Amino acid sequence: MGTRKQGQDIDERMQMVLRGIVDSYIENSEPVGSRTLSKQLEVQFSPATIRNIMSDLSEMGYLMQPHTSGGRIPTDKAYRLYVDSLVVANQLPNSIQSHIAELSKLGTTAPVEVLLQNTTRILAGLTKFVCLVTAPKTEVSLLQRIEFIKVSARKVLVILVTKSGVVRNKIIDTPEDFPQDFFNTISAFLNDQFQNRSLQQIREEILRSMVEDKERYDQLLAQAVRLGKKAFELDEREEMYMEGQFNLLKNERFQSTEVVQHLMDAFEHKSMIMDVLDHTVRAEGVQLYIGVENESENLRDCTLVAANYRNENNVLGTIGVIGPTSMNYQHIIPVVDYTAKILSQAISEQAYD
Amino acid sequence: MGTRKQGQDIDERMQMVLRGIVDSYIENSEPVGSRTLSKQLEVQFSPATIRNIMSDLSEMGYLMQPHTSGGRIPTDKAYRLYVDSLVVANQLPNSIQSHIAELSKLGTTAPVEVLLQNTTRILAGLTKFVCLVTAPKTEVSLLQRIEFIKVSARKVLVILVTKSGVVRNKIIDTPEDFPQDFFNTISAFLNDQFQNRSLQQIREEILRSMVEDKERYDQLLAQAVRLGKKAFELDEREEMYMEGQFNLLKNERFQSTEVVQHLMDAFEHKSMIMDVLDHTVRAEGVQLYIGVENESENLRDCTLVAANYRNENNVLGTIGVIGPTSMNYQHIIPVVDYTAKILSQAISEQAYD
DNA sequence: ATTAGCACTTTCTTGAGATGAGTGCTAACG
DNA sequence: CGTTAGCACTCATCTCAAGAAAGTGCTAAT
Repeated sequence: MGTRKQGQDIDERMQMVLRGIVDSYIENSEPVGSRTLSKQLEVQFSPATIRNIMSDLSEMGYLMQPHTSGGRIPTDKAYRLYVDSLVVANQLPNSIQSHIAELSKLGTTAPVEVLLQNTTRILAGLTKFVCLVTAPKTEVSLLQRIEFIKVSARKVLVILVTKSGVVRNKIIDTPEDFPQDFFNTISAFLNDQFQNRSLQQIREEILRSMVEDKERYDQLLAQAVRLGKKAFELDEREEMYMEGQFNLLKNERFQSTEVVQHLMDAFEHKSMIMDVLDHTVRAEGVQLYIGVENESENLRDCTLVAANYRNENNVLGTIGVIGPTSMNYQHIIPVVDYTAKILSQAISEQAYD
Repeated sequence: MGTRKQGQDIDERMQMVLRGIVDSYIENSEPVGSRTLSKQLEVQFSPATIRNIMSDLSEMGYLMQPHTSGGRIPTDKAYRLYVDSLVVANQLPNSIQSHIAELSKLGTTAPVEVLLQNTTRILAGLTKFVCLVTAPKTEVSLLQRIEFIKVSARKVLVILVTKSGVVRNKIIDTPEDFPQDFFNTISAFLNDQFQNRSLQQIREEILRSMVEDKERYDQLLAQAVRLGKKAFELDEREEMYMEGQFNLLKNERFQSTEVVQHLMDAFEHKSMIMDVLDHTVRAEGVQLYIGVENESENLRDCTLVAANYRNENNVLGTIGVIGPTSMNYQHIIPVVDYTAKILSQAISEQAYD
């Protein structure tokens, strides 16, 4: 035998073997050899036969051998095939479903921040991996309300509340020592003008109106626009919640200090992780980035399982789990999927309208 | 040699040796033996003499031997003596001073949250240990402003701004579907009534007024008080910033999985850590909790270096660093001390008044 | 009082088998 | 012709013994 018919297609037997290897490796995180596998598979092949198949699979890039003897382990390519066509996700046990559903109870009374924080915690607890949740992008959120609170002679605290329930605040300098009443007038004006517009839109409109109405005589309006510009200015500080970094250490698969080191480095730069998560915003449902599929070098040894959460109108943010490529996909995928759904639901229910 | 005069007092020679041992262990984290030490000490003793002294120190509980041979290491008691009377803190290098002083620049424009977050980051970066910062207790903070923003038929978002610059928000249910105007009246009333009172005080006053004025006829006032009660209700979610958990892993001293495990467990329960930090609120200056001096079991192998930060009137919160008992005290202590000072300064400057 | 010397511990390192699991190849089998 | 048994070979890991390093306690000499 030997020469495979061009290495393209994988017949049923190969699939069985590959699936067996992945299953076994996911369970034990130990390289699996022909003899062991021969015993585990339900349909019996002799170790020799399996060796041949394995040899073919290696050639096709689905398996690799850490040492020339000592069994083989799946490559990222194998995991990709595995999740795409070798297995279907498990039914989520009721106990877990109801655990996640706890979120709904919070939904109605807690601010979004708390909701997201709890999501992170629950997900980290269930998966025993690192869990990430990005806060709704303020960029695309609609303005619910803006409020100015004077804090000293020339400083005023701006509070932005978005429709998605996020409260942002920052301090801006004012050109003069305005009284609080003045700010009340301004905020009334801005609220009236811009409610239900997205922050991005608002910024654009403000810029436009500044250009158009350069010669505006209404002092108050001019002042309002100027303050508004500062208030709505992009602030980089997008938020993210992270939990369970330490699960990784407890995880046997991550004892190799090297990989952990990489991840640690990654976690120190939240922004980097945010970028990765943002990439998933495009698609529906659960997304997988297996090993090398990750754009970030530091995640090359991990799989990122991500899904978006949303309200009726928009994608708001992303939830994600980072674990070893040899994670239990059949379990993790439905967990992430369901959590995203519940979170979407909870956040929609409390939507400010 | 041999029988020490009652084991109470430590003569100068013993101090030298003990200091040498602690210094050496801090630097190399390896048990130090008589021969090595004999070479390192500036005043020369023979290894044998040092052995005798060491033997006495062991008997007095300042040293212990991990193995019957292989050198000795300091006990927590030794570190305590060391920091109390064997060394004085280093002068803080200018480069580090100015690094910390970066905080002041932020101080005037950033909200407190950002300020604290940066403090945590800087301190973690400088010490390479875990760094903790508690947010000002809302309990004792004075009210700057309260604001209600209606978010749905029977829900209203409460925003509390304290004098110390912390913005808190939560959602409360309203008994009826009040219009926003109504809330504006209420918040005007509450602001007028309670500005510059501490949240704790306010709570008490509200309770009192509810008891006294049970038969109050003014509907509006009654409503205001009722909403006020909900708005000012204690919410447990005290905040804390933590950074540098991963520094510990990189740290050679913490390779022993056991200790790390303990710490990880500790870090998972932020509330526990908060409690520990709160204990330091009593005292001025830098506080040390060395090994067993820590109340929490999980910190038994670590030292907590903590200091308060404050504005002119009150202690606001605590900053802390957790590292191995064999940390470089001469360096860490002034770093924490200086950081607390700078933070106090920065937070006072931006104080809302 | 201090120090040199010595016998004794204990850890760490090193290298030599032995073991075990796995592989590739060849030849036999149905 | 696909499948399997057999065999020689390869590594990783374990164990064990020997030896080096570093340290200790004790005794005797200075």
